[in-house]
Amino acid sequence: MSRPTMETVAERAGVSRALVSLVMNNSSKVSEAKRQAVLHAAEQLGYRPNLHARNLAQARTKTLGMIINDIHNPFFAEVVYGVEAAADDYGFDVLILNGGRDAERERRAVETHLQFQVEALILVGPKLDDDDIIRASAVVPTVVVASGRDNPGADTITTDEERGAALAVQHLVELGHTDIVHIDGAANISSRARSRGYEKAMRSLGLEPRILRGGDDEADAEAAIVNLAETDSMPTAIFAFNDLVAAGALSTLEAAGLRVPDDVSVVGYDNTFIAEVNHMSLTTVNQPRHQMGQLAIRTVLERIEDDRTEPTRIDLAPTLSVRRSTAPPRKA
Amino acid sequence: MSRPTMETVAERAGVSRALVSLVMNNSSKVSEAKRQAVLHAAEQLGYRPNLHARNLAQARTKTLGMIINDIHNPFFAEVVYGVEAAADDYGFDVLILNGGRDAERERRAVETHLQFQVEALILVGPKLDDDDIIRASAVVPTVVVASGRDNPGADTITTDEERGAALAVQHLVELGHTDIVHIDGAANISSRARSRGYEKAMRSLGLEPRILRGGDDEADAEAAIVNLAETDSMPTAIFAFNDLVAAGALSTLEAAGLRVPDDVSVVGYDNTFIAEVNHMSLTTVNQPRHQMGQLAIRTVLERIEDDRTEPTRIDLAPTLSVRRSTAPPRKA
DNA sequence: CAATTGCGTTAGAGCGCTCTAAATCTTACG
DNA sequence: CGTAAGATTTAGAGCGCTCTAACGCAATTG
Repeated sequence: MSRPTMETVAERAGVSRALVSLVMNNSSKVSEAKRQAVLHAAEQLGYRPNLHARNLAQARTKTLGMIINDIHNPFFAEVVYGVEAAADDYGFDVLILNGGRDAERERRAVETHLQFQVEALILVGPKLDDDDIIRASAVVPTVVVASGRDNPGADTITTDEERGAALAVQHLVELGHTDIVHIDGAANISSRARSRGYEKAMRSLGLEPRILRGGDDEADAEAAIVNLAETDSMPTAIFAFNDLVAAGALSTLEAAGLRVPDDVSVVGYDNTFIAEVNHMSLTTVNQPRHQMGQLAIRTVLERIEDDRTEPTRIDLAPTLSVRRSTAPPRKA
Repeated sequence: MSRPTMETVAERAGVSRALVSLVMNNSSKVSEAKRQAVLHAAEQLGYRPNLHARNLAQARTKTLGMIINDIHNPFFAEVVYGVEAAADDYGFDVLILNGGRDAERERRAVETHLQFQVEALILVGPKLDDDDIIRASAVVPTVVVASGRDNPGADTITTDEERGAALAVQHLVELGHTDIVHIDGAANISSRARSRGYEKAMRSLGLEPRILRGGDDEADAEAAIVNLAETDSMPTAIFAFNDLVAAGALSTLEAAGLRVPDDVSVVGYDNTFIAEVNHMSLTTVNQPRHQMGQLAIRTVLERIEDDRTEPTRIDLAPTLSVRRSTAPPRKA
């Protein structure tokens, strides 16, 4: 009743177990006759190699472990596709574990991956702190994708978020805006870089930055905007920490009787799914997610091959996706 | 340089390998002194059990394989959380593989999972055809989540989609609508059931059904609605195949100068992320995704324990999430 | 024709762990 | 004090596979 093993196949095909192994790894030094016999026997028995046995016998597993901050977030999904495409090219399997927006869960996921003897760890937008990452990368090559900070010991693939924020400001200024408010991401890990980018860009254009404390969801945006409305100093444009905050801005502005983009322009960040939806049509800063995923794999695998030791950091250039939430300011 | 094994730990702690094994599986029949000694040695060495070796030595792997149709789709993410929560309770690990909206990739994913000796397969919204599913479930208990059809050989967890459609119609009728158009899902697997539900509900309320060919994205909705606008027979309410089609309806209606919900009410299906966004605020049919995930695990694990053989089918009741895209029709 | 070469094949050890059965050590009791 | 019962600990086989070294055999060579 239990599954057939190599032994079973060997017997059936009238050859030795070692020969079956050679066939399964399609070695070139097997006669065509025996190869067919083995393949046929395997087929008949419904034989399937046992990966655990193989991984135990071999030094390597040809398996990569990926942990995604939150499987809900479509931003990460695109990275996953990039990772998978590249891993495929190199003949690696990718095991995915969901971090669930929780450092403790991520820590357990790292542990599980390590127990599975993955050859490298890909952390997408991790919640883990530096120590965790250092500890992990001491065991296995680790690459961190889409996390603003520097990750000691690990390779890092990010985009230049200061630059992304600058792109947003630049776009608004080119449209003619001068009164541009930024709703920041509060404690979010990327908040600092984006705010800084906004602030620098504004200053360098001779404009006065105005930063409001926001957060990373719609409710946070609402609070900030209600505040603006009440103090009667509504700007002509808002640059939000991310798309969700921008979405919150959209509905709150509308509720306040203001039209987007006629009265106020809104720019988001991340180019997530919601920005694309026609009814939202958010102008937003785009990160080359697919490419980030690909680069993550290349970087970390190259690290395995060449056993390089010093971590690399790759900063990609963000771009701006212009949609219908931005327009020139209304002539006063 | 290679990782420490049980042997290493045993040596360090001055005990036998078997004892270390007992400690690792926290067996009760180990003296406290030795347990501490082993734990301490393991800690010092940074020992981590090798799951492949364990899985090979044991009959079982305590691992489940899940394949997600498309990791982009937040609809599935919620199912994943349900699955993980339940699997956790039973002490199973869940390995996730991305189907990537492609039957061939899914087939490879099934193969990978089987080679990893997973104890059960959870297919979330699979693209696979009946034969694939039959083949898989012949090897390992399989449960299919969120796929309308019947899956021979496998357990099935779905919602009653006819009922879901009926809920939408009922809601609109209660608001006072009588002219309700349905934009269907064309070839999508769930399209039939939803259309049928719509049609039956309309008929049973003495209303004339009107079904337009749609699809599963925004562009499909646009085509359908442009058509309605041109033939000058705009209904007072639209029930769309899914949220994305509803989103397309929203923007197309708006572009045509119609307001939602004042001129036209819109209902979606699936209660995805976009329906929730304030600026969309779609009334939509909700499927208890988290619960579906949980039930999937329970069902399939129970199947392992009791080695039940006949497949089960569980049909959960959908609910309606009422938001701001529906309202009573304008008084004519 | 014996010796050499090379291809195809195989025996057998070993990967790190679990598990059964047996060995050893304690403890308790007559 | 001897011994049976119970509590701990350990030896050793085995999980399914890969890999090295060696083997058998036919073809080649001097």
